[in-house]
Amino acid sequence: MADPQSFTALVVETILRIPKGKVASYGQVAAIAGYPRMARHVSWVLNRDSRKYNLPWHRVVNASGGISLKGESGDLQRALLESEGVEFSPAGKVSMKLFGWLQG
DNA sequence: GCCATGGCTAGTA
DNA sequence: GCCATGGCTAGTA
Repeated sequence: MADPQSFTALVVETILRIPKGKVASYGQVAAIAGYPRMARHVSWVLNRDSRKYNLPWHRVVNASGGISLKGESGDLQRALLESEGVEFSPAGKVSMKLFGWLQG
């Protein structure tokens, strides 16, 4: 990564643009920010800067539409998404087709 | 299920 | 080595 500051700023900006009731994957956020293949690093920006920038951190899920967080944080993420109208399949996944920011 | 990614950060939103 | 991921490739004729 050439510029960590720029990476963080662009990822933060991208996450802030995810509309309420929609989700995006880590990889999509990274790609939109201009850093393809940096999906894993999006998660770090998320947990480090969510409070600072009041990020809608719960709107970022994995590429399969599943919640990657384990335990109570994962339960909270699902609850926050459901409160915005996002629906989960019996397998616990969000349809990226229906709720994905970029498809839809 | 397995392996490539990419930077080095470790909290619980 | 680790990881809140991603893609199904992994070869260099």
